[in-house]
Amino acid sequence: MSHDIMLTSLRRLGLSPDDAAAMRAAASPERALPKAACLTDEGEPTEALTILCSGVAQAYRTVRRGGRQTLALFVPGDIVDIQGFILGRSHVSIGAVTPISVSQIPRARLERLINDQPAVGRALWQAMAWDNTVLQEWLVGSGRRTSYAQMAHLICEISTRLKATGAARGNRCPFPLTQSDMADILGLSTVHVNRVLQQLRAAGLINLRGGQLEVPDPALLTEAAEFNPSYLGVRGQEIA
Amino acid sequence: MSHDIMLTSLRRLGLSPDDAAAMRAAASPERALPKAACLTDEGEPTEALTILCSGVAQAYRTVRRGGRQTLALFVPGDIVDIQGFILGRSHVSIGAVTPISVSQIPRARLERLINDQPAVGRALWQAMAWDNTVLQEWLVGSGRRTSYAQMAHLICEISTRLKATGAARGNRCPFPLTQSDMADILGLSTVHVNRVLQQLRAAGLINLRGGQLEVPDPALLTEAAEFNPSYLGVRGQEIA
DNA sequence: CGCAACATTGAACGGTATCAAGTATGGTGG
DNA sequence: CCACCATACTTGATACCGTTCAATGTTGCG
Repeated sequence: MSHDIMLTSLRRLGLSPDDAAAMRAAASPERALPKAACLTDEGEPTEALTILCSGVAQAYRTVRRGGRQTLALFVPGDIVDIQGFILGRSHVSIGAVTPISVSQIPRARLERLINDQPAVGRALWQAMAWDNTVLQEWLVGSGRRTSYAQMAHLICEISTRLKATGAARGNRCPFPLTQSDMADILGLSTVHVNRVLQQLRAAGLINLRGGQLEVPDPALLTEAAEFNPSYLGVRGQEIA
Repeated sequence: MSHDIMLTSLRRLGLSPDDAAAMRAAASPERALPKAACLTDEGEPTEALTILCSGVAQAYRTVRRGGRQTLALFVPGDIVDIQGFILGRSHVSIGAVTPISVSQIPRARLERLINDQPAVGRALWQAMAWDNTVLQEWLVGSGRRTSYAQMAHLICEISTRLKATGAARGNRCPFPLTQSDMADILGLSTVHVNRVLQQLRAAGLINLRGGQLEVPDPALLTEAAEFNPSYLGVRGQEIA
Protein backbone atom coordinates (compact mmCIF):
# COMPACT_ATOMS: atom_id res chain seq x y z
CA MET A 1 0.00 0.00 0.00
CA SER A 2 2.61 2.53 0.99
CA HIS A 3 4.71 1.17 -1.85
CA ASP A 4 2.02 2.60 -4.08
CA ILE A 5 2.53 5.98 -2.46
CA MET A 6 6.13 5.81 -3.57
CA LEU A 7 5.21 5.07 -7.15
CA THR A 8 2.49 7.72 -7.21
CA SER A 9 4.73 10.43 -5.86
CA LEU A 10 7.56 9.56 -8.24
CA ARG A 11 5.12 9.85 -11.12
CA ARG A 12 4.03 13.20 -9.79
CA LEU A 13 7.63 14.41 -9.96
CA GLY A 14 7.25 14.12 -13.71
CA LEU A 15 8.88 10.73 -14.18
CA SER A 16 7.64 8.41 -16.91
CA PRO A 17 5.97 5.16 -15.78
CA ASP A 18 9.11 3.28 -16.77
CA ASP A 19 11.51 5.56 -14.90
CA ALA A 20 9.32 5.55 -11.81
CA ALA A 21 9.08 1.78 -11.89
CA ALA A 22 12.84 1.52 -12.31
CA MET A 23 13.36 3.66 -9.22
CA ARG A 24 10.87 1.68 -7.21
CA ALA A 25 12.57 -1.51 -8.31
CA ALA A 26 15.91 -0.14 -7.11
CA ALA A 27 14.53 0.69 -3.68
CA SER A 28 15.07 -1.47 -0.63
CA PRO A 29 12.14 -2.91 1.36
CA GLU A 30 10.54 -0.58 3.88
CA ARG A 31 12.22 -0.10 7.21
CA ALA A 32 10.30 1.09 10.28
CA LEU A 33 11.63 3.56 12.83
CA PRO A 34 10.01 4.63 16.11
CA LYS A 35 9.01 8.17 16.96
CA ALA A 36 11.96 10.50 17.65
CA ALA A 37 14.42 8.11 16.05
CA CYS A 38 17.31 9.65 14.20
CA LEU A 39 17.74 8.46 10.62
CA THR A 40 20.94 10.34 9.77
CA ASP A 41 23.17 12.74 11.64
CA GLU A 42 24.51 16.10 10.53
CA GLY A 43 27.79 15.60 8.70
CA GLU A 44 27.39 11.93 7.82
CA PRO A 45 28.15 10.79 4.26
CA THR A 46 24.95 10.08 2.35
CA GLU A 47 25.10 6.64 0.78
CA ALA A 48 21.50 6.34 -0.32
CA LEU A 49 18.46 8.33 -1.35
CA THR A 50 15.69 7.94 1.22
CA ILE A 51 11.98 7.99 0.48
CA LEU A 52 9.47 8.37 3.27
CA CYS A 53 6.69 5.78 3.03
CA SER A 54 4.66 6.57 6.14
CA GLY A 55 4.67 8.99 9.06
CA VAL A 56 6.20 12.46 9.35
CA ALA A 57 9.92 13.18 9.40
CA GLN A 58 11.93 16.35 9.73
CA ALA A 59 15.32 17.73 8.75
CA TYR A 60 16.94 19.86 11.42
CA ARG A 61 20.17 21.45 12.52
CA THR A 62 21.30 21.50 16.11
CA VAL A 63 22.40 24.80 17.57
CA ARG A 64 24.55 25.47 20.59
CA ARG A 65 22.16 27.63 22.51
CA GLY A 66 18.51 26.76 22.04
CA GLY A 67 18.33 23.22 20.82
CA ARG A 68 17.56 22.82 17.14
CA GLN A 69 15.92 24.38 14.12
CA THR A 70 13.65 22.38 11.87
CA LEU A 71 14.50 22.97 8.22
CA ALA A 72 12.04 20.74 6.42
CA LEU A 73 9.13 18.42 7.04
CA PHE A 74 8.48 15.28 5.06
CA VAL A 75 5.19 13.48 4.53
CA PRO A 76 4.66 10.09 2.89
CA GLY A 77 5.96 10.00 -0.67
CA ASP A 78 8.54 12.74 -0.09
CA ILE A 79 12.17 12.24 -0.97
CA VAL A 80 14.25 13.03 2.08
CA ASP A 81 17.34 15.25 1.80
CA ILE A 82 18.06 15.20 -1.94
CA GLN A 83 20.65 17.85 -1.11
CA GLY A 84 22.60 15.37 0.98
CA PHE A 85 22.57 12.94 -1.91
CA ILE A 86 23.94 15.39 -4.47
CA LEU A 87 26.54 16.83 -2.10
CA GLY A 88 27.59 13.37 -0.89
CA ARG A 89 27.28 14.44 2.71
CA SER A 90 24.29 15.51 4.74
CA HIS A 91 24.39 18.97 6.26
CA VAL A 92 21.29 18.28 8.33
CA SER A 93 20.03 15.62 10.69
CA ILE A 94 16.94 13.63 9.77
CA GLY A 95 14.60 12.57 12.53
CA ALA A 96 11.23 10.88 12.86
CA VAL A 97 8.53 13.19 14.20
CA THR A 98 6.03 10.33 14.35
CA PRO A 99 6.77 6.65 13.85
CA ILE A 100 7.85 6.31 10.22
CA SER A 101 8.85 3.82 7.58
CA VAL A 102 11.35 4.50 4.82
CA SER A 103 12.72 2.88 1.72
CA GLN A 104 16.15 3.59 0.29
CA ILE A 105 17.88 3.53 -3.08
CA PRO A 106 21.64 2.87 -2.77
CA ARG A 107 23.81 5.58 -4.28
CA ALA A 108 25.50 3.33 -6.83
CA ARG A 109 22.23 2.08 -8.29
CA LEU A 110 20.74 5.56 -8.44
CA GLU A 111 23.84 7.07 -10.04
CA ARG A 112 23.64 4.39 -12.72
CA LEU A 113 19.96 5.16 -13.25
CA ILE A 114 20.65 8.89 -13.51
CA ASN A 115 23.41 8.20 -15.98
CA ASP A 116 21.25 5.97 -18.17
CA GLN A 117 18.06 8.00 -17.87
CA PRO A 118 18.82 11.72 -17.71
CA ALA A 119 15.15 12.38 -16.97
CA VAL A 120 15.65 10.83 -13.53
CA GLY A 121 18.37 13.30 -12.62
CA ARG A 122 16.34 16.15 -14.01
CA ALA A 123 13.30 15.12 -11.93
CA LEU A 124 15.39 14.93 -8.75
CA TRP A 125 16.93 18.30 -9.55
CA GLN A 126 13.46 19.79 -9.94
CA ALA A 127 12.25 18.10 -6.76
CA MET A 128 15.14 19.76 -4.94
CA ALA A 129 14.15 23.11 -6.42
CA TRP A 130 10.66 22.66 -4.98
CA ASP A 131 12.18 21.78 -1.61
CA ASN A 132 13.99 25.06 -1.94
CA THR A 133 10.80 27.05 -2.50
CA VAL A 134 9.36 25.52 0.65
CA LEU A 135 12.44 26.52 2.60
CA GLN A 136 12.14 30.04 1.24
CA GLU A 137 8.54 30.18 2.35
CA TRP A 138 9.62 29.12 5.84
CA LEU A 139 12.21 31.86 5.95
CA VAL A 140 9.56 34.39 4.96
CA GLY A 141 7.43 33.05 7.79
CA SER A 142 10.20 33.09 10.34
CA GLY A 143 11.29 36.59 9.40
CA ARG A 144 8.13 38.42 8.47
CA ARG A 145 5.03 36.73 9.75
CA THR A 146 3.40 36.91 13.15
CA SER A 147 3.28 33.67 15.10
CA TYR A 148 -0.46 33.65 14.38
CA ALA A 149 0.09 33.68 10.61
CA GLN A 150 2.97 31.23 10.94
CA MET A 151 0.82 28.70 12.76
CA ALA A 152 -1.96 29.11 10.22
CA HIS A 153 0.57 28.70 7.46
CA LEU A 154 2.07 25.54 8.93
CA ILE A 155 -1.40 24.06 9.25
CA CYS A 156 -2.19 24.97 5.64
CA GLU A 157 1.05 23.52 4.37
CA ILE A 158 0.85 20.26 6.27
CA SER A 159 -2.79 19.64 5.53
CA THR A 160 -2.33 20.47 1.85
CA ARG A 161 0.60 18.10 1.56
CA LEU A 162 -1.15 15.36 3.49
CA LYS A 163 -4.26 15.76 1.37
CA ALA A 164 -2.10 15.32 -1.72
CA THR A 165 -1.19 11.87 -0.42
CA GLY A 166 -4.87 11.03 -0.25
CA ALA A 167 -5.23 11.23 3.53
CA ALA A 168 -8.33 13.37 3.77
CA ARG A 169 -12.10 13.19 3.85
CA GLY A 170 -13.89 16.39 2.92
CA ASN A 171 -12.57 19.25 5.03
CA ARG A 172 -11.17 16.93 7.68
CA CYS A 173 -7.73 15.41 7.64
CA PRO A 174 -5.43 13.69 10.12
CA PHE A 175 -3.01 16.07 11.77
CA PRO A 176 -0.15 14.13 13.31
CA LEU A 177 1.72 16.96 15.07
CA THR A 178 1.42 17.71 18.77
CA GLN A 179 1.63 21.25 20.13
CA SER A 180 5.21 20.67 21.20
CA ASP A 181 6.06 19.36 17.75
CA MET A 182 4.71 22.59 16.31
CA ALA A 183 6.56 24.67 18.87
CA ASP A 184 9.76 22.87 18.00
CA ILE A 185 9.19 23.29 14.27
CA LEU A 186 8.29 26.97 14.40
CA GLY A 187 10.77 27.88 17.11
CA LEU A 188 8.07 29.07 19.50
CA SER A 189 7.40 28.05 23.08
CA THR A 190 4.76 25.41 23.68
CA VAL A 191 2.94 27.94 25.82
CA HIS A 192 2.70 30.38 22.98
CA VAL A 193 1.67 27.71 20.49
CA ASN A 194 -1.16 26.78 22.78
CA ARG A 195 -2.36 30.38 23.00
CA VAL A 196 -2.13 30.96 19.27
CA LEU A 197 -4.07 27.78 18.59
CA GLN A 198 -6.75 29.03 20.91
CA GLN A 199 -6.90 32.28 18.95
CA LEU A 200 -7.24 30.34 15.72
CA ARG A 201 -10.02 28.28 17.24
CA ALA A 202 -11.74 31.35 18.62
CA ALA A 203 -11.59 32.94 15.18
CA GLY A 204 -13.33 29.86 13.82
CA LEU A 205 -10.47 29.06 11.46
CA ILE A 206 -9.65 25.58 12.70
CA ASN A 207 -10.99 22.77 14.75
CA LEU A 208 -8.04 20.75 15.96
CA ARG A 209 -8.52 17.97 18.44
CA GLY A 210 -7.19 14.50 18.96
CA GLY A 211 -5.01 14.37 15.90
CA GLN A 212 -7.84 15.42 13.61
CA LEU A 213 -7.98 18.78 11.88
CA GLU A 214 -11.14 20.33 10.55
CA VAL A 215 -11.08 23.53 8.54
CA PRO A 216 -14.62 24.91 8.33
CA ASP A 217 -13.73 27.57 5.74
CA PRO A 218 -10.44 26.92 3.94
CA ALA A 219 -10.55 30.34 2.25
CA LEU A 220 -10.54 32.11 5.63
CA LEU A 221 -7.57 30.12 6.94
CA THR A 222 -5.66 30.61 3.71
CA GLU A 223 -6.26 34.34 3.98
CA ALA A 224 -5.04 34.52 7.58
CA ALA A 225 -1.97 32.46 6.69
CA GLU A 226 -1.17 34.42 3.54
CA PHE A 227 -0.95 30.92 2.10
CA ASN A 228 -0.44 30.47 -1.63
CA PRO A 229 -0.03 26.77 -2.40
CA SER A 230 1.78 27.42 -5.69
CA TYR A 231 5.12 27.21 -3.87
CA LEU A 232 4.44 23.56 -3.10
CA GLY A 233 4.63 22.61 -6.77
CA VAL A 234 3.57 19.04 -7.44
CA ARG A 235 3.05 18.48 -3.74
CA GLY A 236 0.09 20.80 -3.77
CA GLN A 237 -1.87 18.66 -6.21
CA GLU A 238 -4.41 16.17 -4.98
CA ILE A 239 -3.92 12.58 -5.97
CA ALA A 240 -6.53 11.70 -8.59
CA MET B 1 38.33 41.50 -15.79
CA SER B 2 34.97 40.60 -14.35
CA HIS B 3 34.64 38.15 -17.19
CA ASP B 4 37.52 36.36 -15.53
CA ILE B 5 35.51 36.19 -12.34
CA MET B 6 32.84 34.33 -14.26
CA LEU B 7 35.30 31.80 -15.62
CA THR B 8 36.99 31.36 -12.25
CA SER B 9 33.77 30.76 -10.41
CA LEU B 10 32.49 28.32 -13.02
CA ARG B 11 35.70 26.38 -12.66
CA ARG B 12 35.23 26.40 -8.93
CA LEU B 13 31.82 24.77 -9.35
CA GLY B 14 33.75 21.75 -10.57
CA LEU B 15 33.41 22.34 -14.29
CA SER B 16 36.21 21.29 -16.62
CA PRO B 17 38.08 24.10 -18.42
CA ASP B 18 36.24 23.19 -21.61
CA ASP B 19 32.78 23.19 -20.04
CA ALA B 20 33.45 26.46 -18.24
CA ALA B 21 34.70 28.05 -21.43
CA ALA B 22 31.64 26.79 -23.29
CA MET B 23 29.37 28.40 -20.74
CA ARG B 24 31.28 31.65 -20.84
CA ALA B 25 31.08 31.59 -24.63
CA ALA B 26 27.31 31.15 -24.43
CA ALA B 27 26.90 34.14 -22.12
CA SER B 28 25.78 37.54 -23.31
CA PRO B 29 27.93 40.67 -22.80
CA GLU B 30 27.69 42.29 -19.38
CA ARG B 31 24.75 44.52 -18.66
CA ALA B 32 24.88 47.18 -15.94
CA LEU B 33 22.03 48.00 -13.58
CA PRO B 34 21.83 50.82 -11.02
CA LYS B 35 21.41 50.33 -7.30
CA ALA B 36 17.92 49.15 -6.29
CA ALA B 37 17.07 48.10 -9.83
CA CYS B 38 14.87 45.05 -10.21
CA LEU B 39 16.26 42.34 -12.47
CA THR B 40 13.30 39.96 -12.39
CA ASP B 41 9.95 39.95 -10.64
CA GLU B 42 8.33 37.21 -8.61
CA GLY B 43 6.34 34.96 -10.90
CA GLU B 44 8.02 35.86 -14.17
CA PRO B 45 9.10 33.06 -16.52
CA THR B 46 12.87 32.56 -16.40
CA GLU B 47 14.28 32.61 -19.92
CA ALA B 48 17.97 32.76 -19.04
CA LEU B 49 20.49 31.86 -16.41
CA THR B 50 21.99 34.99 -14.87
CA ILE B 51 25.51 35.34 -13.55
CA LEU B 52 26.49 38.28 -11.38
CA CYS B 53 29.71 39.90 -12.57
CA SER B 54 30.02 42.81 -10.14
CA GLY B 55 28.18 44.32 -7.19
CA VAL B 56 25.80 42.69 -4.73
CA ALA B 57 22.32 41.42 -5.61
CA GLN B 58 19.58 39.81 -3.57
CA ALA B 59 16.64 37.47 -4.03
CA TYR B 60 13.58 38.44 -2.04
CA ARG B 61 9.88 37.85 -1.64
CA THR B 62 7.44 40.64 -1.00
CA VAL B 63 4.99 40.21 1.85
CA ARG B 64 1.71 41.98 2.44
CA ARG B 65 2.44 43.38 5.84
CA GLY B 66 6.05 44.33 6.45
CA GLY B 67 7.68 44.80 3.08
CA ARG B 68 9.93 41.99 1.99
CA GLN B 69 12.17 39.14 3.10
CA THR B 70 15.60 38.66 1.60
CA LEU B 71 16.15 35.01 0.69
CA ALA B 72 19.64 35.07 -0.78
CA LEU B 73 22.55 37.37 -1.43
CA PHE B 74 24.77 37.17 -4.48
CA VAL B 75 28.34 38.35 -4.86
CA PRO B 76 30.39 38.51 -8.07
CA GLY B 77 30.70 35.10 -9.72
CA ASP B 78 27.48 33.75 -8.22
CA ILE B 79 24.79 32.24 -10.37
CA VAL B 80 21.53 33.96 -9.61
CA ASP B 81 18.36 31.94 -9.03
CA ILE B 82 19.24 28.53 -10.47
CA GLN B 83 15.95 27.42 -8.98
CA GLY B 84 14.05 29.77 -11.30
CA PHE B 85 15.91 28.30 -14.23
CA ILE B 86 15.09 24.69 -13.43
CA LEU B 87 11.46 25.42 -12.53
CA GLY B 88 10.98 27.65 -15.57
CA ARG B 89 9.51 30.40 -13.46
CA SER B 90 11.02 32.51 -10.73
CA HIS B 91 9.40 32.33 -7.33
CA VAL B 92 11.44 35.26 -6.06
CA SER B 93 12.31 38.76 -7.17
CA ILE B 94 15.91 39.65 -7.92
CA GLY B 95 17.14 43.12 -7.08
CA ALA B 96 20.39 45.05 -7.09
CA VAL B 97 21.58 45.95 -3.60
CA THR B 98 24.48 47.97 -5.02
CA PRO B 99 25.03 48.89 -8.66
CA ILE B 100 25.64 45.59 -10.46
CA SER B 101 26.50 44.08 -13.80
CA VAL B 102 25.24 40.75 -15.03
CA SER B 103 25.74 38.38 -17.90
CA GLN B 104 23.12 35.89 -19.09
CA ILE B 105 22.98 32.54 -20.85
CA PRO B 106 19.76 32.06 -22.85
CA ARG B 107 17.74 29.03 -21.81
CA ALA B 108 17.89 27.30 -25.18
CA ARG B 109 21.68 27.46 -25.39
CA LEU B 110 22.12 26.26 -21.83
CA GLU B 111 19.64 23.40 -22.25
CA ARG B 112 21.62 22.28 -25.28
CA LEU B 113 24.83 22.49 -23.29
CA ILE B 114 23.35 20.49 -20.42
CA ASN B 115 22.10 17.90 -22.87
CA ASP B 116 25.48 17.53 -24.58
CA GLN B 117 27.61 17.80 -21.43
CA PRO B 118 25.86 16.15 -18.46
CA ALA B 119 28.61 17.51 -16.21
CA VAL B 120 27.21 21.01 -16.73
CA GLY B 121 23.79 20.02 -15.43
CA ARG B 122 25.36 18.17 -12.54
CA ALA B 123 27.45 21.21 -11.59
CA LEU B 124 24.41 23.49 -11.65
CA TRP B 125 22.48 20.96 -9.58
CA GLN B 126 25.26 20.94 -7.01
CA ALA B 127 25.49 24.71 -7.04
CA MET B 128 21.79 24.81 -6.24
CA ALA B 129 22.36 22.38 -3.38
CA TRP B 130 24.94 24.75 -1.93
CA ASP B 131 22.47 27.63 -2.31
CA ASN B 132 20.14 25.46 -0.30
CA THR B 133 22.62 25.01 2.55
CA VAL B 134 23.03 28.78 2.73
CA LEU B 135 19.28 29.21 2.92
CA GLN B 136 19.15 26.62 5.71
CA GLU B 137 21.80 28.51 7.60
CA TRP B 138 19.75 31.68 7.28
CA LEU B 139 16.69 29.92 8.63
CA VAL B 140 18.73 28.72 11.59
CA GLY B 141 19.82 32.31 12.14
CA SER B 142 16.34 33.75 11.81
CA GLY B 143 14.85 31.15 14.10
CA ARG B 144 17.48 30.45 16.70
CA ARG B 145 20.13 33.12 16.86
CA THR B 146 20.12 36.43 18.68
CA SER B 147 20.30 39.50 16.50
CA TYR B 148 23.86 39.92 17.77
CA ALA B 149 24.91 36.51 16.46
CA GLN B 150 22.92 37.02 13.28
CA MET B 151 24.74 40.26 12.51
CA ALA B 152 28.08 38.65 13.24
CA HIS B 153 27.09 35.73 11.04
CA LEU B 154 26.06 37.93 8.14
CA ILE B 155 29.34 39.77 8.35
CA CYS B 156 31.26 36.48 8.39
CA GLU B 157 29.34 35.11 5.44
CA ILE B 158 29.61 38.19 3.26
CA SER B 159 33.26 38.79 3.98
CA THR B 160 34.12 35.12 3.42
CA ARG B 161 32.31 35.08 0.11
CA LEU B 162 33.81 38.38 -0.99
CA LYS B 163 37.27 37.21 -0.02
CA ALA B 164 36.74 34.13 -2.18
CA THR B 165 36.35 36.48 -5.14
CA GLY B 166 39.72 37.96 -4.33
CA ALA B 167 38.45 41.24 -2.90
CA ALA B 168 40.51 41.42 0.28
CA ARG B 169 43.81 42.60 1.66
CA GLY B 170 44.90 40.94 4.89
CA ASN B 171 42.11 41.19 7.46
CA ARG B 172 40.45 44.08 5.67
CA CYS B 173 37.86 43.77 2.94
CA PRO B 174 35.32 45.99 1.26
CA PHE B 175 31.88 45.78 2.82
CA PRO B 176 29.29 47.13 0.43
CA LEU B 177 26.19 46.95 2.65
CA THR B 178 24.75 49.94 4.50
CA GLN B 179 23.08 49.56 7.87
CA SER B 180 19.65 49.77 6.26
CA ASP B 181 20.68 47.08 3.78
CA MET B 182 21.56 44.84 6.69
CA ALA B 183 18.33 45.70 8.50
CA ASP B 184 16.39 44.83 5.39
CA ILE B 185 18.29 41.58 4.90
CA LEU B 186 18.00 40.39 8.49
CA GLY B 187 14.50 41.70 9.06
CA LEU B 188 15.56 44.01 11.88
CA SER B 189 14.96 47.74 12.28
CA THR B 190 17.78 50.05 11.22
CA VAL B 191 17.81 51.36 14.77
CA HIS B 192 18.49 47.93 16.17
CA VAL B 193 21.12 47.15 13.56
CA ASN B 194 22.92 50.28 14.59
CA ARG B 195 22.89 49.27 18.25
CA VAL B 196 24.03 45.75 17.57
CA LEU B 197 26.89 47.01 15.39
CA GLN B 198 27.93 49.22 18.27
CA GLN B 199 27.98 46.20 20.55
CA LEU B 200 30.11 44.32 18.05
CA ARG B 201 32.49 47.27 17.85
CA ALA B 202 32.60 47.62 21.60
CA ALA B 203 33.44 43.92 21.90
CA GLY B 204 36.36 44.53 19.55
CA LEU B 205 35.03 42.07 17.00
CA ILE B 206 34.73 44.36 14.03
CA ASN B 207 35.84 47.70 12.73
CA LEU B 208 33.32 48.80 10.15
CA ARG B 209 33.49 52.25 8.67
CA GLY B 210 33.05 53.82 5.26
CA GLY B 211 32.42 50.60 3.38
CA GLN B 212 35.55 48.96 4.77
CA LEU B 213 35.47 46.08 7.21
CA GLU B 214 38.34 45.14 9.46
CA VAL B 215 38.24 42.03 11.60
CA PRO B 216 41.02 42.22 14.18
CA ASP B 217 40.59 38.63 15.33
CA PRO B 218 38.63 36.43 12.91
CA ALA B 219 38.48 33.58 15.41
CA LEU B 220 36.62 35.75 17.92
CA LEU B 221 34.04 36.92 15.41
CA THR B 222 33.55 33.38 14.10
CA GLU B 223 32.96 32.23 17.64
CA ALA B 224 30.38 34.92 18.37
CA ALA B 225 28.62 34.18 15.09
CA GLU B 226 28.68 30.40 15.53
CA PHE B 227 30.01 30.57 11.98
CA ASN B 228 31.19 27.40 10.29
CA PRO B 229 32.13 28.17 6.68
CA SER B 230 31.71 24.57 5.55
CA TYR B 231 28.11 25.32 4.55
CA LEU B 232 29.37 27.73 1.89
CA GLY B 233 30.96 24.93 -0.12
CA VAL B 234 33.05 26.18 -2.98
CA ARG B 235 32.14 29.78 -2.15
CA GLY B 236 34.17 29.57 1.01
CA GLN B 237 37.40 28.72 -0.76
CA GLU B 238 39.96 31.41 -1.48
CA ILE B 239 41.12 31.85 -5.01
CA ALA B 240 44.63 30.44 -5.29
C1' DC C 1 -6.05 2.99 38.94
C1' DG C 2 -2.26 5.45 38.25
C1' DC C 3 1.12 7.21 35.38
C1' DA C 4 2.85 9.74 31.38
C1' DA C 5 2.11 12.59 27.75
C1' DC C 6 -0.36 16.36 26.20
C1' DA C 7 -2.76 20.67 26.94
C1' DT C 8 -3.93 24.98 29.45
C1' DT C 9 -3.43 29.04 32.47
C1' DG C 10 -1.18 33.13 34.98
C1' DA C 11 2.59 36.49 36.06
C1' DA C 12 6.81 38.65 35.11
C1' DC C 13 10.77 39.53 32.20
C1' DG C 14 13.30 40.88 28.05
C1' DG C 15 14.39 41.77 23.24
C1' DT C 16 13.05 44.31 19.38
C1' DA C 17 9.99 47.52 17.01
C1' DT C 18 8.35 52.03 16.62
C1' DC C 19 8.32 56.89 16.99
C1' DA C 20 10.87 60.97 17.08
C1' DA C 21 14.82 63.57 17.01
C1' DG C 22 19.56 64.76 16.40
C1' DT C 23 24.53 64.28 14.28
C1' DA C 24 28.06 63.33 10.78
C1' DT C 25 29.55 63.10 5.93
C1' DG C 26 29.89 63.86 1.17
C1' DG C 27 28.48 65.85 -3.12
C1' DT C 28 26.65 69.92 -5.85
C1' DG C 29 25.49 74.51 -7.47
C1' DG C 30 26.38 79.24 -6.74
C1' DC D 1 35.03 78.23 -1.01
C1' DC D 2 30.76 78.04 1.02
C1' DA D 3 25.74 77.00 1.71
C1' DC D 4 22.80 73.48 0.99
C1' DC D 5 20.89 69.01 0.64
C1' DA D 6 20.64 64.00 0.71
C1' DT D 7 22.18 60.01 2.70
C1' DA D 8 23.93 57.50 6.37
C1' DC D 9 24.35 56.93 11.10
C1' DT D 10 23.26 57.65 16.20
C1' DT D 11 20.43 58.29 20.33
C1' DG D 12 16.38 58.19 23.72
C1' DA D 13 11.58 56.87 25.27
C1' DT D 14 7.81 53.81 25.03
C1' DA D 15 4.97 49.73 23.67
C1' DC D 16 4.29 45.00 22.37
C1' DC D 17 5.13 40.26 21.30
C1' DG D 18 6.80 36.12 22.75
C1' DT D 19 9.67 33.80 26.40
C1' DT D 20 10.30 31.81 30.84
C1' DC D 21 8.94 29.91 35.10
C1' DA D 22 5.63 27.64 37.67
C1' DA D 23 1.46 25.38 38.21
C1' DT D 24 -2.84 23.05 37.10
C1' DG D 25 -6.04 20.45 34.15
C1' DT D 26 -7.02 16.53 30.84
C1' DT D 27 -6.68 12.37 28.23
C1' DG D 28 -5.45 7.82 27.08
C1' DC D 29 -3.29 3.64 27.97
C1' DG D 30 -0.99 -0.47 30.50
